[in-house]
Amino acid sequence: MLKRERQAYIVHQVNLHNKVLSNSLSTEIDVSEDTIRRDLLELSEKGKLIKVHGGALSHSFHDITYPAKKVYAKNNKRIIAEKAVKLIKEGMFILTGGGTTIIELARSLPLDLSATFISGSIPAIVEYMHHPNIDVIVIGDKLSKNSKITLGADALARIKTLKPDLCFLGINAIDIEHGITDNDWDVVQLKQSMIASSRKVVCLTIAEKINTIQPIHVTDLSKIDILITELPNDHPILQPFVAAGVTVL
Amino acid sequence: MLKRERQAYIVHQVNLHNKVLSNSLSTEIDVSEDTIRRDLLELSEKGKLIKVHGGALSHSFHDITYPAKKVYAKNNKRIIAEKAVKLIKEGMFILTGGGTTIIELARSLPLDLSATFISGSIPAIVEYMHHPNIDVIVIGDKLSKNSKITLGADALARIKTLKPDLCFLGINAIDIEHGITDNDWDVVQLKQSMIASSRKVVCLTIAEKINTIQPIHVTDLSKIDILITELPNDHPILQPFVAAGVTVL
DNA sequence: GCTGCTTATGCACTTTTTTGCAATTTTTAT
DNA sequence: ATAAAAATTGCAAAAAAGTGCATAAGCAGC
Repeated sequence: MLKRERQAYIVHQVNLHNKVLSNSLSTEIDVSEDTIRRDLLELSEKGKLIKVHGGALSHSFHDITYPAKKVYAKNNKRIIAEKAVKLIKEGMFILTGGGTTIIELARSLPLDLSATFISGSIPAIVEYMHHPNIDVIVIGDKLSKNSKITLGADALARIKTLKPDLCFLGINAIDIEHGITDNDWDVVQLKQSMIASSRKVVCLTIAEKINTIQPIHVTDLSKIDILITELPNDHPILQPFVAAGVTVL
Repeated sequence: MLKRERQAYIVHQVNLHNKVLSNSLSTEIDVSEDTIRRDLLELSEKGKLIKVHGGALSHSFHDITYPAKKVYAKNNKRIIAEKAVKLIKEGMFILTGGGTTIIELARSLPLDLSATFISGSIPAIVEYMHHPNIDVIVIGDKLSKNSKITLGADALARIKTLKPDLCFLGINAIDIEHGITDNDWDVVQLKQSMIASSRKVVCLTIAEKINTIQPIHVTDLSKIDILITELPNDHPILQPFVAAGVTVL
């Protein structure tokens, strides 16, 4: 059995049963436990599973165990959120994606803001729900366990029927040459659809992700109206984006 | 059972019952009490629970900032939930509404159950999301602040396209003469649509609501397959429903 | 074919983790 | 106060992980 084949089998087993044991995999595939361990190490580095003593667990299992995960770069995300909040005016229709930056934005909204928020992100919806004057429109479809947003043809179709004033997008990689890129096919579809529908597109990202590239192209910079990072807008790293016509806050 | 898996189970149990006993966990998982104690120690260091003499308590129990809001007749609802869980078989498509009884049902689902749950209730979706093997389909539409479920034409249209095996409905009033009645026009639309689409309709209610009436008619008893209350099924108050052809659990 | 290179795998060995047990101390309840 | 239950501590055995190395397999270029 080839290495790739073996690793694919392991990932399949993890997704199926949510756990695998090193020693049973070893007898099952008939390789040494060392090899299995090395496979598990590689796969966990790629984020396909969570390696634990004696085997591995699926990612979704890990989420259950530790739902109160600490948010990376939380302070920076709060700075970003506060800049983003200023763009929101009473009565606007606002489309948002998911991700920790968007959640931080949702938490930073003034309690008495009255506006309409549209999203397929369950954590974001839960936050919007707590605001008495915010109307929430839920985008329905199959819920993705990883990203906790609804993904699929239904969601795409619904977004196409909307024309929100503003779209807030948390992004994973942005680059002056390639624009916005990402690593999940379905999420990319959704983001493209959101960008196409919205009057104004606002991208939120921590500076760390600037000038990084992911494998799938989402959109080039021309479709982006505003870019928000935690840095001051005269920071050198941001100047190429200003030159490309993006408003940087 | 892997260590992490065991700890995940303990956290799940704590969140579910608000307390766990070291010795019952020990016999349940079949490891020594020492091991359980060590797990509880680790979990409490991570802030997942509060370790006390003889076991552990859930954090929400002691956390002053987030007092566990008391659900009316919670114990009865748990009894109902546990009867309802028995109806669920692997791989089923299950449509559920909202309400505290349904949430209790969601919390009582076996951790490893694999099935597909369809709902527009945000609190229910959040619960389903925590189960690694449950696929969640979100019904989108405008979110009602009161009931925390999506309501509207879109939701109705989507439900009409489904044919779930089972439908769990928390109900507000049931009466031998008028059947099921309710007090919110939009919710009634939704419930009617859910009933019409499903192969089997299961109604959940605390006994207190039996023989009460609300202003809007949802459906008569003939459409109801199963009625679940916290009472034993030979209780006198339930007999008229048995006579009317409803299976009472 | 062969050679040199990288990659993959298994083995022997050491280290770490996990777990259960016994002895002792602390806490709880009667 | 005294007995029972639970916690702590130290320790040892077993399982798993990590490490270094030798062998084997695959592959480009000659």
